[in-house]
Amino acid sequence: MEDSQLLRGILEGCVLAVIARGETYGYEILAELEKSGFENLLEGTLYPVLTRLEKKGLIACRKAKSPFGPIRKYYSITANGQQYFEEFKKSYEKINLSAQKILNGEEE
Amino acid sequence: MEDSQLLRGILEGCVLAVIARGETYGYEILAELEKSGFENLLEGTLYPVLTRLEKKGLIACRKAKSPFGPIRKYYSITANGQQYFEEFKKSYEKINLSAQKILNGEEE
DNA sequence: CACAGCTACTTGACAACACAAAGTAGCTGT
DNA sequence: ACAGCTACTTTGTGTTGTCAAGTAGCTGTG
Repeated sequence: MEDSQLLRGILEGCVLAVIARGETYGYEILAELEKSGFENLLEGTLYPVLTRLEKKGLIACRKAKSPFGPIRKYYSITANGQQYFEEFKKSYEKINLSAQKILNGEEE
Repeated sequence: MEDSQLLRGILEGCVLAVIARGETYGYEILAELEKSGFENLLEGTLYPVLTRLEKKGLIACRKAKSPFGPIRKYYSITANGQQYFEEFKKSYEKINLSAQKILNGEEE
């Protein structure tokens, strides 16, 4: 990405959001994110995020064959993940509000 | 901050935004940011940002005495800084749009 | 059957940057 | 002189995105 630093912290929540919509796997998540505007997202960026989310118990993994290539790892969100996701959204909205306020130069 | 990673990349732009409103110094920027909702922001976080911005030529520095304590370093935005700030706002808006879209589960 | 091209996940070195904690130093008031 | 405020500095640490390269299964073409 061009704005690698802006992505920080947002990415994890966004990946969780995609998985929350239904069981999916890495390559598909990548395509989903790109479709939503996250351009030039690399595989080397996404996969570690998935590993991290799984380690934290926010998503669960299941392996299954692909009709087109090697084995896929399907991820689904856990109850903990769902809860974490809701909290993440709140945090993001809050910080976004602050940022918006400052960037648009609102004085009180 | 509780959401240190979310702050990444945003902080630099926000600091620049505060300085863009008029010449100011570190301690005051800190207070300004807290007033806008960036809670628990530490000095050890802000000052390196200022050094970085100065090194990039986005802000200029001038030292002046304080009536209350040690010397202050007053910062003002440069032409380059102004331009960078406008670009930053665009980047932020773009990524924010993508994030918002995904977090709120909009399908196409 | 060799080989290109796609799908799909992995790994390791690297750099940016927020945090925590502690330090230095000037000024005011008791 | 000493506490408490203002104001900037420094150093070590951990998280996380980037880049680059690698492994491997499947399909279609010659």
